[in-house]
Amino acid sequence: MFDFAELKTSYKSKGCGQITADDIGKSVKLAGWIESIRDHGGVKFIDLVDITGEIQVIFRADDGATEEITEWSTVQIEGEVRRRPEGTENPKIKTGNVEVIAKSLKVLSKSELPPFLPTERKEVSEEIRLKYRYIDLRREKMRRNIIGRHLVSKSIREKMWEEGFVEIETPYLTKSTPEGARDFLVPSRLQLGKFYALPQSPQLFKQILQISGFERYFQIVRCFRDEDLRADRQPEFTQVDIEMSFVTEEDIISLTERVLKHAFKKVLDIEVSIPFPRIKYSESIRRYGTDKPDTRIPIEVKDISEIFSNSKLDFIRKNLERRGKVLGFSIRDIEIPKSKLVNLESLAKSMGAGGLMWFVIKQNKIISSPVIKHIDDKENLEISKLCDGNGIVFAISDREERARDVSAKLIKYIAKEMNLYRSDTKFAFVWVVEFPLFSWDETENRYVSEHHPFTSPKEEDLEILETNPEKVRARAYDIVLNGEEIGGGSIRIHNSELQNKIFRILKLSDWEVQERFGWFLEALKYGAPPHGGIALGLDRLVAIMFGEDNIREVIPFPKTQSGSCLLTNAPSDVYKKQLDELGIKIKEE
RNA sequence: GGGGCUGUAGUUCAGUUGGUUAGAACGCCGGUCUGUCAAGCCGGAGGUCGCGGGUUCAAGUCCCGUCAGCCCCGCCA
Repeated sequence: MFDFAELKTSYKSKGCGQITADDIGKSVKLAGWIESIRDHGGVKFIDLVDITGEIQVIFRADDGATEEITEWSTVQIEGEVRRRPEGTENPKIKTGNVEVIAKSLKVLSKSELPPFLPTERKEVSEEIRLKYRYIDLRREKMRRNIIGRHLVSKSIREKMWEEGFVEIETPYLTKSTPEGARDFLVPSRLQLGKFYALPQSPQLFKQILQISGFERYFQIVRCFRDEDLRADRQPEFTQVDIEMSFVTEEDIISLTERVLKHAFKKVLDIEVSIPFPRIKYSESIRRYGTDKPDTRIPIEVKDISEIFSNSKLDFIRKNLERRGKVLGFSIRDIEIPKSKLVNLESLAKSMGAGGLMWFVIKQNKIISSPVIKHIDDKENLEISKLCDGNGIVFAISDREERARDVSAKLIKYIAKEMNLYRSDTKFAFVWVVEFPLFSWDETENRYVSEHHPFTSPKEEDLEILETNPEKVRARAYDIVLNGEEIGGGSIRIHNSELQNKIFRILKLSDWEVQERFGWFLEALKYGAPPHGGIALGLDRLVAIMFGEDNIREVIPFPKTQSGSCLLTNAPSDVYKKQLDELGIKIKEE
């Protein structure tokens, strides 16, 4: 996968995995880790590994290499390369046709017995892997993921450079922006009581760089959000951050497609076809129940309220009276054991739905369902039609939004569990476009930005901006891969009047706007080019490319769900002196 | 903040209805062995059953609390 340059140093003449038949008869100096020792009394076989691979080293009893060796010690070995005797080749390894006859061995650092072995055949618990991450990172899969990640970054950089983008760094110690996620705060020692914030993204800096005239900016950059963790969310994560001037959506979208195509070709040697399909936000919600559809799954959500319009089921009738919906989805020609269906029902409940109805259908008839007694012949027929008379239909009666949300999650879960993916695409990209600009926030009783407050509304919706804000569509786009959002961006507002108008709709006071964004609004007054950009989530992208469903697997030193680093034990207490210097006192509970 | 799952040897796990001295595999240690590569063969050591409390004649097992890890909701693009 990765061709290392010849790893020659003062300690070694080349890497262990770099020895080939060309070296037969030559003396080599090697240094690495002892992965395994097979002691046959008169002869010892040692697998010596370094980052380039492994090589078998032979020690004979009379060789005088008497120093005691243990597995995973680092050693330096000098010896001669020879072809393996016939019949003893090992086709499983790259260097399996050759071996090194050791002339000398020097232990560089003796290893104690590691808590687990990098060659362990069974998966070790993640807790232990994270505590001894240096051992874990010696495992082949982790090496592949980390080097794979390097290759993704490298291929993206190459393409961005080629496309005329300038790589520019932006500050990590910056200003808190309470809109959106919670900030990580950094206390200022020089100005007691004041705080920097770590950036949630370099959003305003990259826009400022457009006003500065750089026209094409990118950066592979760490971002920070102090929110709860998930399998696909870490408090610090990496974005491929891109911004361009004098562009429309089309420019950003096609650039992103070219970059992703290049990365998949270079790293996985996979041709992804561009342009990617696009779906409007409203259509995605309607058909898939989510704004990040997994188009590998051939299952769609349907509004089947009509079928139940005269239902004998009380909870459905009441729900429909409250203008709720019955949404369903069907899977044709499938059998799921009843116990599994019951599990799915409790899963649906844990996702917030009141319940889940399922109908097992054979030969155009429902043969099993928890509500079968309350289904009349007409309903039976209509429901059976949904899966062409054979399969399973699921239905949720609830508030429309919740029914969609839970349906979408169940579809995703079932598809994964039962491997219901289309076979023609391993990587299914889709653009989701025409997001709403605002959504109504019940708890704050005001509109909030769906993307962020610098997103430009669609020009044709400007006239309803103040009269009908929830109908306004944004010039925003998300890129979704296999049902995961791997990036999103927008065309930005490039004039201060419109920007101010948006802030007013968001019910930010003039004072607040001035205090937080005054500097930015000022910048917009001095010749801002039309501009826009995108940010790609590198961790998620790499995870999907390498088939990992957890981004911790592609991050060398990730945090646990409670935000701890099990390797270093961060976060931790600090000395009182440090707090005093910052003017901070910890509240006693 | 909430729901679910998990925690037993270095590691991965088993442990019956609460009942004798808590088991297995791999790893480790000692021995043996000149062609192995998941080496083989013989022998051996290794346990705060996450932690605290309770119920009981008796707790790995039941109850309460707590800590840690994972998945999810809320939160978060």
